[in-house]
Amino acid sequence: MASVFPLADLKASVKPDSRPGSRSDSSPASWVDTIIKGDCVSALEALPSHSVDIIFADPPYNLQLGGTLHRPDQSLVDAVDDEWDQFASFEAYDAFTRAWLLACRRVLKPTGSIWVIGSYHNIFRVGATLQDLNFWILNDIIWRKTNPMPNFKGRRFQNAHETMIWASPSAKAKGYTFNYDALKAANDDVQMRSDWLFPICNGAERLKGEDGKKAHPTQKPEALLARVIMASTKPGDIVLDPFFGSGTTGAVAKRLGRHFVGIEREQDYIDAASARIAAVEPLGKAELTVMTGKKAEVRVAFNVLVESRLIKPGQVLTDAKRRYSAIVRADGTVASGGEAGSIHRLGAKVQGLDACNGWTFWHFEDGQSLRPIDDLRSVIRSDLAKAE
Amino acid sequence: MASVFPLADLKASVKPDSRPGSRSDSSPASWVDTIIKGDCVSALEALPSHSVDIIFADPPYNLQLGGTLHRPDQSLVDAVDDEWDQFASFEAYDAFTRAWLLACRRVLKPTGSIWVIGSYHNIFRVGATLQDLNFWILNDIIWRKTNPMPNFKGRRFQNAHETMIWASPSAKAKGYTFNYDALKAANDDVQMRSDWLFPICNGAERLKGEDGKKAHPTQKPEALLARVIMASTKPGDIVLDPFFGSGTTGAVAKRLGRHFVGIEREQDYIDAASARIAAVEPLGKAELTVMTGKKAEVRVAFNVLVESRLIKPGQVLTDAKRRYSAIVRADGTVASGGEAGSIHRLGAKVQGLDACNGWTFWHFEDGQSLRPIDDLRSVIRSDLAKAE
DNA sequence: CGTTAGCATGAATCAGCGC
DNA sequence: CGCGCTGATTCATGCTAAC
Repeated sequence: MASVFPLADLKASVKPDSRPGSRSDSSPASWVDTIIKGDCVSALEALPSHSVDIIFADPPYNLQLGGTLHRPDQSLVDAVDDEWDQFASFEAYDAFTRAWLLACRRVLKPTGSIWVIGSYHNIFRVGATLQDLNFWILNDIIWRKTNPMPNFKGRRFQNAHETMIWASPSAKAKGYTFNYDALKAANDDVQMRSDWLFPICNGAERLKGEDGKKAHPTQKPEALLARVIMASTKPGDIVLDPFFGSGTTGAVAKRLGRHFVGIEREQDYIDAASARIAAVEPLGKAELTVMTGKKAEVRVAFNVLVESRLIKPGQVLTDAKRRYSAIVRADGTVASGGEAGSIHRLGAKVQGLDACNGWTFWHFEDGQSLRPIDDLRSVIRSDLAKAE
Repeated sequence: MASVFPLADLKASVKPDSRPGSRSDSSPASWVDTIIKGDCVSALEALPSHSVDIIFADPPYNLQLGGTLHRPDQSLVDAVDDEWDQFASFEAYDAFTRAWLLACRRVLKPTGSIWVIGSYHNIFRVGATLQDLNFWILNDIIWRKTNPMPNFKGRRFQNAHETMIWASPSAKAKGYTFNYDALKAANDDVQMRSDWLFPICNGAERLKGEDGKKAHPTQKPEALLARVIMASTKPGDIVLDPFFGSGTTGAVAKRLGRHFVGIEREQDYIDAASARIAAVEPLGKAELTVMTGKKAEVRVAFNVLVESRLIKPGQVLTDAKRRYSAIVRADGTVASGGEAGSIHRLGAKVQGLDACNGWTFWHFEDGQSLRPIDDLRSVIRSDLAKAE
């Protein structure tokens, strides 16, 4: 795990027609669970198309900080106070952003999604570029820091958050993973909001060099990555991080039973990340089972209830308040007045609505009480479960 | 107060060499404390250069809404489908943004600053354009909504915030007002953070038409404007709002002893704003010193414990008498037998009850003893206390 | 008059599949 | 790609009507 994969070897090893490791693939490609050493864009271009499930990117923010300014290639911009050069530097940053995002798009599956984190120095340029490239923004997520650095000069508000953008590769790409039900259940049964509260990475979690100094300047907290990965991937998915740094993405992905691919230029970071990831113990299957809702359940159609005699032809169904009633027919349709149709269509029609979920609208008599016909599907489902 | 100032009159009345009403000017110019009817850019161009102290702008968000959206109860969501929010493309939106920002820059004093509010639909384009025009971003501020609209389809995170950008006219313009000490004193003696918590505008504060419908689709809460104005202006300053709408900026500015200038195209909005502002009673000098901020309620969900590794996936929870047990999963749900769900749902299910407080029901091993998982929230809350 | 149940609503880029 | 069908999906708050 976490072996280092030199870019040259990768180029030699990847077969153009090879399908990469996916959810159902038991033998993942050789570049999976490795750190690729090299430039972000070149490394991305060496990976197969549509091969990763999500991308988490923490690109450089180094924009107009202090008196010096670095270009994406790390060369120094000398005259920051020159108006033209400032404009040029934004252009350079935009070109860099465009290049790596384009390379990411090719590597990302159509059913995938991308996360990018940044601060006000760069996130507006990243967001605009994402839109220009026809990525489709799903949410912007605010990481609220419990313990941000104070503003020392007292000339601004304390900069207490960072922004993440979550996007799918296009407006029409709706196949992205979002574990809504698990997130809601984990959040005390209310849906997860777009503002998240986490401490910054400090203490034992923070990687230190031999000199005791922090190994990486912007190491992200594992809790943040854990929520990102739990929200938008399934176990076995491949998570790509094109700015791998200290390897938080890889460490959390491994712990959570996902595959990772990291891209990183600097050998020191690669060494630190490799050792870190090697020490991670993955969780077992039981712990990684993701809670799903009704959408993921086996489909049981209404006629199955009729055929199995849980509902009998001629039986009367009503709504919860007994304002409307309908008669069940042997073919699995229901009729009321002169109208007939599916439980959904008829439910909509009697209420004068465009749509209706017949499963929760229609009820049947059960002794003294009324129960939704949806309750009967669980009977069928438990029989199906025993049959397996 | 709040008289309507037709654009034609304004053009005639403004003397090019006149110095506008400023902090020390006892006879403000005629366009101060008026609503100018007309197009945003044209009206701005008719105002004198360097004449206003701050600008608060709530431009169209360029929402790109597809069809209709229904709530789970089949009622229709009243979306923002107004003509003024429609743009043909990102390019068109960018050109519009550039035009009004350039016009704003000329009108803004070198010692002034500008606020722009938006959502992920437009804020990245606004931020990038601000930077392109050499505005200097001071902070991005997150308005966290206490009561945002839910996500009805369960396909994204609940969109629970909007973003404001606060910028000075150039990197060298350091003369902007920032009432650091007042903000800190109002915030229990810790510096004001970049994430603010406020309810959306509803109830009595929300302007209604004669038909009882909302007068403006996107009226902002006065509390939000109050913090903006208290943070970045002095009494007597002139606050310009180029997208005046229902006039929240003017109402709050008047109440807080500041002057306002509004620009608005639609007569209905001008009428509503004029009446609103006329009814505002300005505060006395004594009240204009300290404002208190609303604090966040401390809610800690179960997944926060899992993400922060206080509770680990795979760990066994039991009730106080060890009659029931459950296993923690990485997604923040718990499982027991074939059942799984939130700590509350599963607690109820194993006991055969309708409801259960999972926080006090489930316990974890702590050395020799069992402790309720609720105890672990205090660890998180001590971090939280620092954050708010 | 007080309490409660029910309903309305807010800047929303909000479904998935089979034919 | 479009159409049609199945059937899944909401949090906080304030106002009104009912009790």
